[in-house]
Amino acid sequence: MPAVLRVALPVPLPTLFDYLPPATGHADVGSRVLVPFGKGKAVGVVVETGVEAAVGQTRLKQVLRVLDETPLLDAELMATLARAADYWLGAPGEAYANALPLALREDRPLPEWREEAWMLTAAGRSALDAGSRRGGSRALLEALARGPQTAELLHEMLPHWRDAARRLDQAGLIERAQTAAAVPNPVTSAPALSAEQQQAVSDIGEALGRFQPFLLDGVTGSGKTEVYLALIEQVIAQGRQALLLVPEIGLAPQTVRRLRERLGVAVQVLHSNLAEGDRARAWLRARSGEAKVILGTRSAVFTPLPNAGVIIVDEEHDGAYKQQEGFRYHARDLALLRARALNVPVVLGSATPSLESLANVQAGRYRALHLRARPGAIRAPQVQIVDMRAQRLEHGLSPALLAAVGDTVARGEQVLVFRNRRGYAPVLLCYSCGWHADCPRCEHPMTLHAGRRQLVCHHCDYTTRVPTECPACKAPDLKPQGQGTERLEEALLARFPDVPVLRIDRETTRRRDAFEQLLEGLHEDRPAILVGTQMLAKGHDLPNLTLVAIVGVDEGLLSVDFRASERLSQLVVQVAGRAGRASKPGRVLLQTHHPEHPLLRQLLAQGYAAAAATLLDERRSVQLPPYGHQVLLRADAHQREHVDAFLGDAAKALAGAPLQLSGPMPAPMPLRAGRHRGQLLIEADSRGKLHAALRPWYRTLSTLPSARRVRWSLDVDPIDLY
DNA sequence: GACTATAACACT
DNA sequence: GTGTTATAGTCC
Repeated sequence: MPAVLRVALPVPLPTLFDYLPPATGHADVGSRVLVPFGKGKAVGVVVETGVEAAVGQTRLKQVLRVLDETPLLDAELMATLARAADYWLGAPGEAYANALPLALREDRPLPEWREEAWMLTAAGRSALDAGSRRGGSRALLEALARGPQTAELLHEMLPHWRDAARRLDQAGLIERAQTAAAVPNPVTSAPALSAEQQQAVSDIGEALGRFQPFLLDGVTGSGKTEVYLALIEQVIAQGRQALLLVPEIGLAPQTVRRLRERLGVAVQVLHSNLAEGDRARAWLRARSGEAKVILGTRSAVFTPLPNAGVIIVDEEHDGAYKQQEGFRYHARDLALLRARALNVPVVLGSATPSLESLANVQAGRYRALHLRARPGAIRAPQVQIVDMRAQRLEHGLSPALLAAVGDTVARGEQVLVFRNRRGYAPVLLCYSCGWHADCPRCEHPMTLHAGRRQLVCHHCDYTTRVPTECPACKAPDLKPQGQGTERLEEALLARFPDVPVLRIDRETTRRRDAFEQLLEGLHEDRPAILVGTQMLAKGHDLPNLTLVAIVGVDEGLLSVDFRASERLSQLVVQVAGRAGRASKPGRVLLQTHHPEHPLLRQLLAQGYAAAAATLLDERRSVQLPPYGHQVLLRADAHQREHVDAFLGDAAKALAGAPLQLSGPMPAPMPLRAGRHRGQLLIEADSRGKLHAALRPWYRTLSTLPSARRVRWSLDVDPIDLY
């Protein structure tokens, strides 16, 4: 039997592929190779070398070319990716594909990742001393006399430096510099840390150099970021790298600015909105060790860290860390795997920690650090419930709420009205016959967007014109039911015509940087009303914001999803945290039809920690996550019979395993975008049991004939059951 | 997932 | 005849 290379290729199959070694060159584990695959070619990553072929010799093909003489992925990343594919029951090839920026998955030489910088040669220095050059050339020689400069800085100093650079380069007077010494110096100094912050920094600091997870539980405004900064400073001082993950890139620009100003080192930003070339360069800078601080979203958890010092996951409770398609990993959990392999501490920060992390603290797996004080604020905002029952509502807004808004803007302060629904109204109803507009592809009510004069399905983006009369009974009695952000904006504008009303949701922030621009339009010292969705729940310091009105979160109290109450609690606390950050006290109104609801009562009276503890007790008593473990098999197809057949086969293939099966059953949304959807939920009291049975099952599923007729996916630790 | 071979159906 | 679409199979 010939020794072969085992290669991971970017296909959604549970297998790796064996190849004969290349005619020339040598491929190591972690190197990329170009291989013949089917009718074409593909770039893969070598996972094993010198192994016995798993398929017959006649099927073996030879590696065409080795793309990396030295491995692109180091041993730690290779090992972590293998573990991740195993844990999330993903195709190994897809795990490796996720780890590499697209530009590095192509048959092309690595892009030049070193920052472009220029320096004087010895000849250049003598030329400068001799004063032999004039004009632009002389100016460039003088600029470089102070040491190497980056292209970026030269551009700022000498707008037309490129012409001079070409001449001087040809004359051998200047050359490309290997390292760019020019790094912005720190401009801001660290503020004095509170006792709590110091304690957190020193506790984590003591753990540098070994694996130790921390949960940094800090209320809004308590200064978690200062703790991160102090920690990163320590790590950089040791010559090591820090990886900071944030849930979404909207939060990144302000954080980058703060990091650069404080640390005086280059910060590499890594997220999926980046141009592919930039992404690849940032990744390569991290791999070289040159990048000391890497800030990024979910996929940045795959950044190579040859000198890792610490990994920080900010807002660790945020669902954006879970990838919801393809390789369904959770970046927070993957950060833990990596920290373990790299022997570094990992810090999970949140004002509203996930129940998973709180359970890990209870079990002694994580160490908890608390920040309870709000240095910048006088006191935590008061939260008050507004009972909506038996009230005359004005577009869904109660008199008490409108009065509070009026008082606040009259004082020259700002208001945030939070509503978790885009559009004008979630339903368009006929008052004559009861008909309402439904999406034909999802059988769900369509949302009225008044400004666009359209009905939009928020599940599949199907769009139609707004009918003028009822399609069923021809009566001209169509009325919008319920309120979205657009309608609230209209109502508030009508009620407070002299105050600027800003709507912030996906519709108004579609354009790049629109969010930032909208907020910049806010005058800090002027009254204003902000109306918006989730997007307003996090980040962004609004010092003159003193009233937060939460409208319509009742859906979260009644939902069948067992995580709805956790998410509701996190949302309420995060939104409430926007109020009164600076010298002015904040006030929060929560408008509800269920003022007696125990979750709301406890959340408001005792805070998030107490509410979370109660929710955890409930989860424990019914063995739901984090105490029980779940895997969800989803399938969808145009024909429902195909879904049923596949899920039936899948359930049969699992018969006899010591697991609890629910289903096959229709998904909570049984039809979406014209496709029928079903699912099979598998639960067990231990992860080991679950994985032991599901690992072989995953491979079986891909061989089922019925699997060909559906789209299917396995979701380990699903965060929603849709 | 990308690609291809094959079958089944509808048309000028 | 020759298009179209659904389905099955392969990928080392």
